[in-house]
Amino acid sequence: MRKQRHPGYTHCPVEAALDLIGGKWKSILLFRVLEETRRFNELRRLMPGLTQRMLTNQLRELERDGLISRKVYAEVPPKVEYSMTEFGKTLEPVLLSLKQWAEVQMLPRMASCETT
Amino acid sequence: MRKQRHPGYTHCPVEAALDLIGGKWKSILLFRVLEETRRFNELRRLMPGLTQRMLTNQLRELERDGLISRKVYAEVPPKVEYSMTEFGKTLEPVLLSLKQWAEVQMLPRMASCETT
DNA sequence: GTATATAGTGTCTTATTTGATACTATTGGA
DNA sequence: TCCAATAGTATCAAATAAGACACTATATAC
Repeated sequence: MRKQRHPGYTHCPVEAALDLIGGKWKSILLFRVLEETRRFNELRRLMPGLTQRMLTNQLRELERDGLISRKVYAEVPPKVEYSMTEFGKTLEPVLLSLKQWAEVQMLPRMASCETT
Repeated sequence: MRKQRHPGYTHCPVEAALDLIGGKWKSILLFRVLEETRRFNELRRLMPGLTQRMLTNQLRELERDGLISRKVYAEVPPKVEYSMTEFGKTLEPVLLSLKQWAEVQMLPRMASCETT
């Protein structure tokens, strides 16, 4: 989530967790990267409504927090791949649990949407 | 979470879920209410750092979204109890999964904190 | 008479997040 | 020669979230 609540101060682990994976886009990004290694523009296409700048920001924060890793290929045109770190992968059960709840409880209340 | 992304527009169920339980305090509030029925000032004491006004706001939103219910007792001094609705209770596995991850992964990175 | 507890509300200000838009470098292809 | 694709930056503006602080009513307790 946004800025840390009490910088340098001890707080509840759940709050700490939300500092990492909260925010409007992070968990959705994490889903996409968890599914498979993704490239920058691939993520952009998967998430219209997310601007380039926000995508960059969020990826940087996830990287900074050790959840995903960024691999740059020295090619032209540029190629950058994002994948889950070992630490990031530990989030899988949490993300799946959220996804499952969303599909059971929210989907029926909505129209249609490709989650895959 | 904050404002809905695409009002009146269909989006991913996970995004829809985050519209309900995202935000800086909501999931933590939900934990507390899930544990047991809580009174307003009880929640305030459990969450220093959360102002009275924010607490009111968040509770109102959770109530509006059908996750918790609010019961007012006609007493003086006032007494208001917050509890999970049936719908809210379906979130339990998600919340527990998050909590467990937080305790395993985040706690060791922090000092100490009573989560109970 | 005064203080205390409860569950708020109102107003104002600040911080943070989000978004729009334009711009960069480089190489391959038509 | 000009366009396209990639993975970004930079700058500015707007929307949202969060927080500070003061203030309310009422009954009971001291």
